[in-house]
Amino acid sequence: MPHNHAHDHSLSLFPTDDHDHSDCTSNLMSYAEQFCEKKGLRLTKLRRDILKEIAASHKAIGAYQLLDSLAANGKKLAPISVYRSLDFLQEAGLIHRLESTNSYFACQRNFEDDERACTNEPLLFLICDDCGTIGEVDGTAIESLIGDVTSKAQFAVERSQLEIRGMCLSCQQSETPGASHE
Amino acid sequence: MPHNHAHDHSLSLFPTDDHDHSDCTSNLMSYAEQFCEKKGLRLTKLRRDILKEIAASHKAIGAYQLLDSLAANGKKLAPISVYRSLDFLQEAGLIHRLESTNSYFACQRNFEDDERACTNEPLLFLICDDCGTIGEVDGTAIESLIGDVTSKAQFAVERSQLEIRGMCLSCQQSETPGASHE
DNA sequence: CTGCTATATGGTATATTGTAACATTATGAA
DNA sequence: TTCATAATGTTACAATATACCATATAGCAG
Repeated sequence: MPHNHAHDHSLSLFPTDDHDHSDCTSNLMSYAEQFCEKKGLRLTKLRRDILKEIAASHKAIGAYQLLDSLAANGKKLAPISVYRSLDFLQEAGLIHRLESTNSYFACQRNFEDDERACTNEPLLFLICDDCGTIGEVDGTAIESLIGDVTSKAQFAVERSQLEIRGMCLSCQQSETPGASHE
Repeated sequence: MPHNHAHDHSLSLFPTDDHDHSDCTSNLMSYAEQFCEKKGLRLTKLRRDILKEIAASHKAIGAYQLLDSLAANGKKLAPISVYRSLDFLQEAGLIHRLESTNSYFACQRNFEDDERACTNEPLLFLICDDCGTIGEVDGTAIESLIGDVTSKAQFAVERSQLEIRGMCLSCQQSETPGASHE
């Protein structure tokens, strides 16, 4: 097997600097095609273009940044068009919205098993304040704890999203050592 | 002891419809005075007025709503003045900002023990989509689980806020019964 | 294919949320 | 008092998001 295993499951915790991102993009795009086909949703050219733009990194991008990127590619759009596609993609579970920064990023769940995507499990994001990279983590462990709390309060949960801000490993390593005790 | 115990700790899970809210307001206001005094922070008239307005309920209020309320009370302000006070109050831990709705509400921690307030524990909010009431819950149980996840990812947490949306007990009860199987 | 209907997109204007930059006023310490 | 710092005022504007109505496109019934 000449194929390099080093990157397998590299996204299960946090996207590493050296992962093969073209895999992420193509996985998501092909999953999006299948998923929309299966669900009778229309992955139109506009929606596909916007999804591809978002999937180009593991950072979150704002709606107006997207507008600019697409304009650079020759697509002159009104904000509302972008927002409508963002709504569609978000409802399909293909992207997420970071509420702390009003920006959008590609879903990172493992799409090899179709059924694992787009469920209502609680969302759990690790957001690096330094480089902007986002890691999407399995939230099922948190789910039961949330259930404890909410059932005591007799609160009927609809949706939960946990945005954890901090610094990723690679940004921690590139901080000037010794700067801490200046 | 002629005092009515029924409301004691009534906010430990979720604010009930019948709790004595004047207690909440006065507790928070007097705590704010003490806390700012102790920390050398200036709880100015503007900041106090804004805090009181926010503390008037357990719902979140937007910055421009606040502007209107204060204008109705004769205070004509620029948005920036409100935002500056909101920043101050938030840094002091006296209010929180709901990131999912860009709005602000009063901190509900138990202020009888000064030291418990304004720590860096993870924030955990239950937000009723129906009536807008918010419950602030102890997040320390979640904290350790978050620690498990983030340490595996070698991610250095700075801040986390969990916004759980759904329906509170009292709104569940006032839903039309039988509507579920229509 | 034609025409119908529902969905998607375009175009224009505007609402909502939040900040920049600089002037003025209030507070607290020397 | 005088100075330095913090707080607020004033004006303008940036960034994010939606309302509203017109047009275009896809899928379907006939």
